[in-house]
Order: sequence, then structure tokens, then C-alpha cells
Amino acid sequence: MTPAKRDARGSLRKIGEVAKRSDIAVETLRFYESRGLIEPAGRTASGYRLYDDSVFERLAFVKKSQAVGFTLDQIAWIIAEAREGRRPCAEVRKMARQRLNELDEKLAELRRYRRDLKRTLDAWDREGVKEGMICGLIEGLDAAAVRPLPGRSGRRQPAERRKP
Amino acid sequence: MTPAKRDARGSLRKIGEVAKRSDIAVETLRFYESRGLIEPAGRTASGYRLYDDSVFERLAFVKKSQAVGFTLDQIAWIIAEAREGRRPCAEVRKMARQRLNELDEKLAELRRYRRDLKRTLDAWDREGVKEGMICGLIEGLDAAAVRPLPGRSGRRQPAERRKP
DNA sequence: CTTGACTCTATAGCCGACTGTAGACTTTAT
DNA sequence: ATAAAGTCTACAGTCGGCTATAGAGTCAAG
Repeated sequence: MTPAKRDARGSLRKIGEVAKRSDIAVETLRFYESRGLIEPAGRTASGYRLYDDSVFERLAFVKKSQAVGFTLDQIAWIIAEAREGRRPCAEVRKMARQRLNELDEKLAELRRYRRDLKRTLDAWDREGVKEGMICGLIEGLDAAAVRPLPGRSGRRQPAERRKP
Repeated sequence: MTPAKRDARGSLRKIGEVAKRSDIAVETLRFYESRGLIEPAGRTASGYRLYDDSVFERLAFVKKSQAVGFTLDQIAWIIAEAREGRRPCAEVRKMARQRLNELDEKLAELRRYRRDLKRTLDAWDREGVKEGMICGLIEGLDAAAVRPLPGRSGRRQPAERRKP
């Protein structure tokens, strides 16, 4: 009745191998567990996590959900629902639709920023440095451009897995 | 020789008034000072900050710079340069160009996310719920969509200035 | 003259998704 | 048998831009 190693063919893997195969850092896997996204099939006597291959499907689900922009909390919620036998399709659809709207808003916003910045740069190219506080570059901006800018912060590039 | 109140017509303002006029919270103004973005013209004997009207131009500069996507550190650097008599035009231009590129990349990325999500939602509409792990919604995503998504985190809506 | 609004400094917390550290233990390879 | 590599828990730190709190002092109106 050892909970771990219940099937020799099923090849249970330790966290390091899961990390390599999924290209997700070991610490991130443990972090995902703490957020309710994954769970090991069992543990060794000494406490090492053991995963069966379903973890890869689960991780793919997490990644794809992230790719469309769901937060880890949302993903954890969906998984929890599913584990309790519910299929939260209606809610997931609603979330997806809402996400689509957010994406559209963000796109519109970014396009505005781009347009303003381009305009400013072009003006500089045409007219050279103007009188102005610092270089006439930014001061020439449309006042309407004065809004907060999204998409700069937190989440930066996954930061190059170091291979020791 | 009182450093503060050096010109009666110039009307020095305390931080609360600057906050109201610029619609930037008092705490944020102090925070900006700590980041080298603004500085009071002087202080009262009791230590209250006093600003002259140039602070509004400065704040506009900060806001506009933020609007095109510069970080506070970059803005502080530009200001510091200018204060030392340099006009860092070349660098500012370079920063602006780079920011334009970043903006373009981010736009392309977001468009991909939008396209993938739309595709998934449309497929659902046409074909209904398919067999799949949770709802067939996310699982149906193109594997190519599996990339990190920007623009969700940290910076959320400026959070409705409370008016007491 | 009191009360309440304002200001001060210093410091901690928040959001999201990790990333890194310390210190102890286990497993694997030589 | 030993050393290197892997794993464990628990918790702090990162990024950017604020936002909030505590505790004390200051100022203006009634």
C-alpha cells in the first residue's frame, strides 16, 4: 500500500525531471503547487515529490490558460471546479470573453501610445530640436497622451533558464 | 534672505494644493521627490514643502514621459542631466526609438494573443463543447500560443482618487 | 483655545508571477 | 565511502509605481 510508485510502467518522476521536460523551473513547480495548480501523485518515504505523466497535461493547460491571459488564481479556480466534478464552461467562456475585451482595450491604448510617440519622433526629424524644457521631444506631446501606460512592469522575460 | 516665500506674486503652494491642481496624490508627490523627479522651491520654517508654479510644468513633463512609456528612473535621469546643464537629446531620442520598438513588439504580441483567443471562442461557438480536460475551450488552443502574456500585473487602473 | 485639517518622516504593503536563499536532508555516481 | 547533485521547507526579494500606516508636529477657522 505504498502510495508512491504504485505502477512501475507509469514511471513516476521527481521534480527535477518534470522541470526539464516541461522547461519550467523546479521552484516554479513548487510555487504552482502552492497556488493549487498542480499536485504530485505522491511522495517518497523521504518526502520527495513524485509526479505521474498527467502533470504534463496539467502544465500545458496552465501554460495555455496563461497564454490567453488568465491569472493563476483564475486557472486555479477552474482546476478546482473541475476536480469537484463540475465543468465550469459557462464561467470559463465568460472569462474568455472578458479577457478578449480587455485585450481589445489594451490594444487600442497601445496604439494610441505608439501613434503619439511616432508623431513626436517624426516632428523632431522634420523640425530638429525645438526650444523647450528638455529637448522639445517630450514637451511636444499631445496633452491627450497623458494617461498611464500599461505593459511595463512585473512580468518580464522568463529570464533564461540557467543550465549549470 | 528667507529661501521660501521669495516672491509674493509667484505664490508658493503647499503640497496639498499642488496635489489638487495636478490631480496627483500628496503621497505620490513625495514619492516623486524621493525618486528625483521634483523638488520643492523651499520649505517653511516648520518644514512644510513649498512649490512654485514650475512644478506643474515638471509634473506635466513627467506625465507625458510616462505616457510614452519611460520609467521613472529614465525620467529622473533625463531631469538630472538637464539640471546639470546638458541636453541629453541624443540619448532621449534613442530611448524614444527603443520605446517605439518595444511598443511594436508588444502590439504584435497582443495581436497574436487576441487572434488565438478569438479563434478558440469562435470554434466553441461553431462546434459546441468538445471532449477535453476541462471544457475543450482552452485545450483547443494552438500550441504556438503558449508564450507568456504581457500587460497584466502591477499597474492597474489609477484607482479613483478618493475625495473626502 | 480647541478642534480638525493639513503636513512631516519613516517604513511597510500591494499587485502578479515568479526567483532566490539558507540550512538540512537524500540520493546517485565514482 | 565520499562527494556532488538533487530535494526539502520556509520565507525574503524582485520588478514598477504607487498607496497606506503610524505617530508626531503645525496651522487656520470658529
